[in-house]
Amino acid sequence: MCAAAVQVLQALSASSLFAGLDPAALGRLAGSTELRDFSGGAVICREGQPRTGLHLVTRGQVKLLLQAGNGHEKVFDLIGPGACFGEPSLYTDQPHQITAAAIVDTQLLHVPRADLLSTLQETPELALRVIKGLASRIYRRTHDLKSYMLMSGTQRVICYLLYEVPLQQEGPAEVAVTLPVRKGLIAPRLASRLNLTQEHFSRILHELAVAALIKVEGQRVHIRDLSRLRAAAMS
Amino acid sequence: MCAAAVQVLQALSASSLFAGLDPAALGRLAGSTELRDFSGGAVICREGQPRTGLHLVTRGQVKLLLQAGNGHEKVFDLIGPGACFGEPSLYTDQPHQITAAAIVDTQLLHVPRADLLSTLQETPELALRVIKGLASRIYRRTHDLKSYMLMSGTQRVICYLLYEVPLQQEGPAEVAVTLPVRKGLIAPRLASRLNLTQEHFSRILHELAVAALIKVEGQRVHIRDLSRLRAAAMS
DNA sequence: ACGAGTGTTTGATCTTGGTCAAGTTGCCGG
DNA sequence: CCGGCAACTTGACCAAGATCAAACACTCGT
Repeated sequence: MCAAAVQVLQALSASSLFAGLDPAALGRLAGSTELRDFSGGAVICREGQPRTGLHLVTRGQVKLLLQAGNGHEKVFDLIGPGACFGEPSLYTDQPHQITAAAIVDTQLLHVPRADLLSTLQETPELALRVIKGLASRIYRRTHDLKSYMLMSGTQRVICYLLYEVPLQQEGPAEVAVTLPVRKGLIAPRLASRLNLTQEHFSRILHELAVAALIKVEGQRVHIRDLSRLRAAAMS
Repeated sequence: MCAAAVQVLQALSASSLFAGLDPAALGRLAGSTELRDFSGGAVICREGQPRTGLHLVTRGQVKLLLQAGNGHEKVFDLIGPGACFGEPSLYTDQPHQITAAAIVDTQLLHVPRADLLSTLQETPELALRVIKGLASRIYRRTHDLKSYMLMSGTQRVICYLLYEVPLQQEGPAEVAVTLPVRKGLIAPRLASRLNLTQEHFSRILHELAVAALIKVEGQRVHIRDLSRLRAAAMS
């Protein structure tokens, strides 16, 4: 077995979708799976193109984006190592619904559709995992839908900050939250994920700081009053 | 076999999810499935409640809604006969994410979760259908996400109307579209589904009528210029 | 036919958030 | 130390859509 095949098999076994699956089935899949590399910024697949197979990220980060007729586009999800994307179009007869692009240098596994579907029929365990994966994807989408349909920008930012805080924390205690990007890169990524412009995002942080709910300090955000912040998330 | 059991079996066979399935499996499912009736306005399940099983609409119409902390709520899907809802929470370990309410007098089938899951493992054909169902659900949600994130209200209304038109229709031919709700109930439901207020929805229809793209006539909407309407959907 | 009640339209006004443009800060290489 | 670039902030303005309120239209029961 050549080095690439070993690498593919290892990568498949490391993913939550395929880990621990029947070795025979896994071996068959690995045979037709190929590794693909994309440099930062490269487009992996585009809306409307026919689907060819499953994409699984092994290294790097991928952004999923939706495009409007007038050229506008929005990032609506970020995919990291171990996760896959674009599966829905594998199981329906429709073409890709989304455009995917590598943010940084990225390595993917590509499992051809036909092989995946046949393995699916022979391996009930895999079918169950696919079902779970799709179901939790729907959870995510529905949650996003909720935040866009009935939360204000300020509420989305607060929810994002609260998401970083241990749930059992209580009272007006101070908590420090470190944003997952360097200060110099916060706005573009985060704002887009929260469906806000950088300017609006900046204003929201300022408002919250003025209301003494948080304090911004470089790439750290200190939550100054957890309970009041929680209260502000509703309203 | 009593009348109710026959009715259940017929209803299961009439749904796209279970139609034509192995009769033995279907019979077993039918044994634990029960019919449930809800009068118009009744709440069927509520966000946060534990999930008990699959709901399949046999008669009537159900709205799915998301609720905010402040009491605001939005309809984000309408479910008619033959379709089911709330499955995602069956396959993950999370409670219901959504609230469902009957719009009119409605009859549902309720298939207990445990029976469904065991049938799923024994019946690969059913697993495949579930996968397809979930995948097309993700398509829907992603499409909704897209329309809220980067389309204007007018564009959403146009897309909705176009969705009702056979795809192969071409040119500036006139087409009549019947809105899918009983007379006198159009605005509240549809507007909410499109994330618009009734007032705004009404204004948009008026605008489109003034532009001679459509003509409104009671619960019917006549599309007067299909190609120009398609063009207006982008911009 | 009449009136009550609900659904729909219209108008005036307000809030949210986007856009554009002009600063400011901070970081880095010479 | 200093210029320059990129990220960030701030302000003025604008557009989309929400809200409130009032007028209008359609059913339906009696």
